[in-house]
Amino acid sequence: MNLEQLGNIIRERRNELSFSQEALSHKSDVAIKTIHSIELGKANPSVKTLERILDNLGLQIIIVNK
Amino acid sequence: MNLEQLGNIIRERRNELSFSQEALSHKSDVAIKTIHSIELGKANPSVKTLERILDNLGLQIIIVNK
DNA sequence: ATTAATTAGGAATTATAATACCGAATAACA
DNA sequence: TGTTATTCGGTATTATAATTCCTAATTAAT
Repeated sequence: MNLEQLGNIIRERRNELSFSQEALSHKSDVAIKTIHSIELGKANPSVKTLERILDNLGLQIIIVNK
Repeated sequence: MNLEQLGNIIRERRNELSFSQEALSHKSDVAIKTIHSIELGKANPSVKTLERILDNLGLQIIIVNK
């Protein structure tokens, strides 16, 4: 799970739900610039920020064995 | 998956593997202060920092549906 | 009970995530 | 072709993660 994959997952789900980055920004209370940087794999978000975004996409983080 | 739960998962696995916080700190190249704050649920790590720690515990993050 | 190892936590500093503001590029549509 | 919505990306600022240094508290072992 690298940052690029993470960004792709977020973008794909966002598109499935037909949210704009701005809509997701409002819902999750995260700046649109932050969201688009994460989607491009250029940001390294904190767990809190990531979870605020994932929550609004019906996704969550879990920790599993490798 | 809140920060407290995350800390508990890390601490439990670290103890299973009989690593000290300092040993995990060296392996993952993350300051011991950061590790112990995370274990206590008092830190909000970045994805990169979290993954460096999880890697050395044989754990990984995955994103799933809620 | 003493010593050693480990963990906790405060304060100060450094590195970087997150935001805000701006305009440009791209995509979608009339 | 224009018009609008959406996404991209630079720069500067603010918020906060991460580190370092230090000491105290706790735990483990002898």
